[in-house]
Amino acid sequence: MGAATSPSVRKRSRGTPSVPFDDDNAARLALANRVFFRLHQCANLLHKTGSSALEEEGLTTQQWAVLAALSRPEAAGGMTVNELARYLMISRQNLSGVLQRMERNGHLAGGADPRDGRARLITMTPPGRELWQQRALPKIAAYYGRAVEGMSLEDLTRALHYLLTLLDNMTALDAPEDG
Amino acid sequence: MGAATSPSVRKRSRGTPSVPFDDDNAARLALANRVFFRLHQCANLLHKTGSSALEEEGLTTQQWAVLAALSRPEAAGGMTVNELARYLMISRQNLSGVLQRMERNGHLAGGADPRDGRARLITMTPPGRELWQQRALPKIAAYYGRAVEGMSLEDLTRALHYLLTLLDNMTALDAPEDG
DNA sequence: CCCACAACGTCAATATATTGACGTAGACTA
DNA sequence: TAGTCTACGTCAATATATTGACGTTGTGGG
Repeated sequence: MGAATSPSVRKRSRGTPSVPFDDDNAARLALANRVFFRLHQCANLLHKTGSSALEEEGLTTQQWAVLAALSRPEAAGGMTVNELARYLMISRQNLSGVLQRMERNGHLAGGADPRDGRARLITMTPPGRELWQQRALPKIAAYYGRAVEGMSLEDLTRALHYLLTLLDNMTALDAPEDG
Repeated sequence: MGAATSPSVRKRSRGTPSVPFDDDNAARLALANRVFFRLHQCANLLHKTGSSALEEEGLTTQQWAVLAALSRPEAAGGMTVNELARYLMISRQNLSGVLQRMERNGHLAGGADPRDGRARLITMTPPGRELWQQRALPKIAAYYGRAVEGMSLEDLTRALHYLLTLLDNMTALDAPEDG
């Protein structure tokens, strides 16, 4: 990532006037390079400023994502580690550590799943729910408000669409051996 | 992050017909929530698939960002740790570890800066430059090509613009105590 | 009923990321 | 020249992130 200069990729689409394709391809690669460079910086800065915004609550952006997931009506009965990991698109192994820290802090509790002895049902504790609703959510709203300043609803919609496109493409890249 | 439901933010812009502002604000927050959720997933997947694409070379996306930075003509004489950290927008402490691993692998070398005894000048070793130009760059081009499939030049330009806007906003959030 | 097989969660190793602390080195004041 | 102040790089502690390995549990074919 970062400032990769485009390598000398020589491809010729048959019948095309020869020059436009290469120019277009080079421009696409240069732009892709800049997009991914900034994407990476954005994610780092999001984590940094987001965690800083909830510093008093001791919540990182990952932990707030977990609380957000568990606060949904669909998750009223709790979620298993695997369900949470799939929902958040992180590995079970990573989530396992995050959950341990949040249980240690008293925000979460994990009980046995009555329907599956292998699974653990993760739920918010009353203090965790209180923290989320009373203290975290207002700060998150303020944070989001400042973070998307200057962007219209249409801008946000388009940005979301682009991110979903990139996610789709990279998901395909992630599992090439079964296609 | 993730699926935060909008908290009951009640603000009234004076003189306005009362409803439009709240609706608009709620929609913005909901969209911002989804954008940041996907942004985070994108960054994770970028790191995962990018590092996987350069697995044979033993390069992670962060290491390829370092090589990309050092391969620029402007960095012909090498870069100090601090210059690299500012360019990549990561902390010196983090970069220090990355550079140690890359020196251990023989991709980089760090010498004393003749103009400043405190600084270390980081440069690519000949094997590092060889690896970057001959093996990494073609794979990166292929990776970028697949990652931005279905996006036009205009799409990419707009996506880049949105990321820069978010970066600006979050940079402002990062240093609120001196404004 | 038992045995292979897959799924669930965790442990271990490694690579990023952050902030805080600290020793070394240059710069500026007295 | 000495003293302060800042900048540079690294060490330490902690939180994410990944893959690989492994014990436990549920599910299937015999």
